[in-house]
Amino acid sequence: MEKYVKILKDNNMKITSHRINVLRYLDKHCTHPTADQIYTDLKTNNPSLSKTTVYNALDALESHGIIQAITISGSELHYDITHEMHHHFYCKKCGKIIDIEFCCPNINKMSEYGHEVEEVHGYIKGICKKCIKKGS
Amino acid sequence: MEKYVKILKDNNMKITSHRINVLRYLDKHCTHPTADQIYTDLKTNNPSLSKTTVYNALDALESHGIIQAITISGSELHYDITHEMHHHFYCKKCGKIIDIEFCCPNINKMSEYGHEVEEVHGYIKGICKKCIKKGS
DNA sequence: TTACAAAATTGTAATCATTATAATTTAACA
DNA sequence: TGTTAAATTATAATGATTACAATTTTGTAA
Repeated sequence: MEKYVKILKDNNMKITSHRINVLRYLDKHCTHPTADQIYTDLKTNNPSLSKTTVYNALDALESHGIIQAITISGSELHYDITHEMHHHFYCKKCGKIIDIEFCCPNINKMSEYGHEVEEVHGYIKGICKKCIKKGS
Repeated sequence: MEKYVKILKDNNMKITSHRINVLRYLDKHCTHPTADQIYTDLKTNNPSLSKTTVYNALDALESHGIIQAITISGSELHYDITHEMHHHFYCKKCGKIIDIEFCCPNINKMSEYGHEVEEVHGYIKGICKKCIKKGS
């Protein structure tokens, strides 16, 4: 059984080709794409695909915790497969989102507050290495 | 000289009553309001206020680093006066944003990556204490 | 298999936050 | 006090996302 079918099955989700394609896309592309980028790319091989379907698939996958929405840009959502905790750097110049592989030890303090934690996002914003070089 | 006038002056910004009002509003309200909430509240004492002016004032204040846009909700921007680093908890049920007073020691590692860091946002999402109580 | 019910997909229209525009007014400074 | 650049205003436009209703498909049980 394909990896993605198993993930959907394990989450009691109906197996549809669109969901598999969206999931595979996010697994293969570590670019943190937007719904529109996913839609545009998948549509080339599947012209009948509707953008609403991409939104629905993303919502379904997100509500099961399989993927996460990244709100770093402030203007549109980017998506990422959920895996070990990591953070994101957002370049204000080129808009690229770069993975940052560390996590905060103080997150454990959250239990003191009494809130139920479901997601932790670390967003760092600035100018990326490449844009610094270009700019100078 | 009023506190807010001084802040604007120190940043070489033109002094306007709208900017002062927006800045005072953010200083007095620790609720992380949206542009619309600020607009609605300020409009009661100043009926000629335009929503575009609120957006402009927020943009100007943000570009000078006086305030920060919080992208935690994913659907609209919330604003906060810039002060010591702290993080934010977002309740998925009631939508409230709560200040979390700790910060991550690993942020210093960012220099290793070669990117220029301008902002650090820690967003924690889940269900807040109050909503947990209500729900049970 | 075949049929059924629930859920997914589709295309279109609507929504809502934000931005663009152009005319008017105001702040800062000579 | 007059001038100039910038801020304000109202309105229109944009763009991401959601709502909706008709159609199709999935999962399951006869």
